[in-house]
Amino acid sequence: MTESGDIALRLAAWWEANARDLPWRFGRATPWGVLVSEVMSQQTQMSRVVPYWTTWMGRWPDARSLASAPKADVITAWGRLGYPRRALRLQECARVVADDYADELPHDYDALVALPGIGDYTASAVMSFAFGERIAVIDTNIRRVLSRVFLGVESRGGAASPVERALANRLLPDDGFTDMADMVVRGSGAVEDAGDAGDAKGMNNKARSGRRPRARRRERPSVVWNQSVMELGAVVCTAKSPLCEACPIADDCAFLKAGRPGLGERRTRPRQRFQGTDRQVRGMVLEALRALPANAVLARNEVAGLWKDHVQLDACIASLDDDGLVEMLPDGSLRLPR
DNA sequence: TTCCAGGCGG
DNA sequence: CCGCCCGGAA
Repeated sequence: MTESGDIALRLAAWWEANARDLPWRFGRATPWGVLVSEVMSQQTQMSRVVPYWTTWMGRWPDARSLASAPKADVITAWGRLGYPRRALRLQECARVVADDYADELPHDYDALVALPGIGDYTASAVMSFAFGERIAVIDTNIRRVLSRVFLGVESRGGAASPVERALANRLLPDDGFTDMADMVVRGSGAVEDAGDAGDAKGMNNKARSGRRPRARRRERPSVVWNQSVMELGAVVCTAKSPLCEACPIADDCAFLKAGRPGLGERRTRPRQRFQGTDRQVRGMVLEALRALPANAVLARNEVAGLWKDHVQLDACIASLDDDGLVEMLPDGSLRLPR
């Protein structure tokens, strides 16, 4: 047992009772579905992702189907999730998986992190959450929680420091000998029954009609650790106003013991402004294109009416074209790419 | 305003 | 390492 053993047990119990009932959790999604959920969740709240993910997976359940979809459909289906380049990268990722890996997501960190749109976090998350492998997952939530609980300070902005990575790796629980996670048969009814764990209810799932299924995959300790620390950071140990009264490990938290020094300081990576930026203009252009009927084009004069500053507007259209998100026709009209 | 299950190009 | 990429919600 590692130094985090006692904390891990309490977090696991908290996780069982409080985990949000997201549709890609608890063995209900394929590895590809888990990857899609992670890409959609990059810099986007999970609550907003859920309806998009459900529709998306119903339409393109595997990499091969997404790979063969028209780009315009992919961009439109991405809707208002934001950062639409993620949609194109996800489709490129799907092409590689379909073509180079026979439509089966590689069970290998190095192969995953080499895929388009997949960085260290997403590759680690897929290895842990989809494949059940023991690997440290490092995202903004886990960095904040581990830094607070074990170091007593706020996590810094920017990339994860070597100290934070070492901490995450050191704390990651051992998995022991169990092979229970391999007993799951995804997509069928032949799943290991986790018994008493099956009736835990989600916190914010009032809107969801489906209950968590009784049949559950029994996760390895490292996977539960990753999931529970991340969930704690998302729901309890939040950046601005952590709910320490509701925290299952408040008694062990160095940050709380120290009087929560620097809480509310801008420790995370400073965010860009939005009003008036190219991101806003690009968003408006794409929104106008998504609203068109299929295969329709946006006439030049309608494009010009989208934004006063035509210098900025033209630059944004050019950058959207560079990104492959729009196509410019010779007459100056715009459309989504095929 | 700030934050959010980041990734990528310069 | 730094700046950019979207949009909604607290």
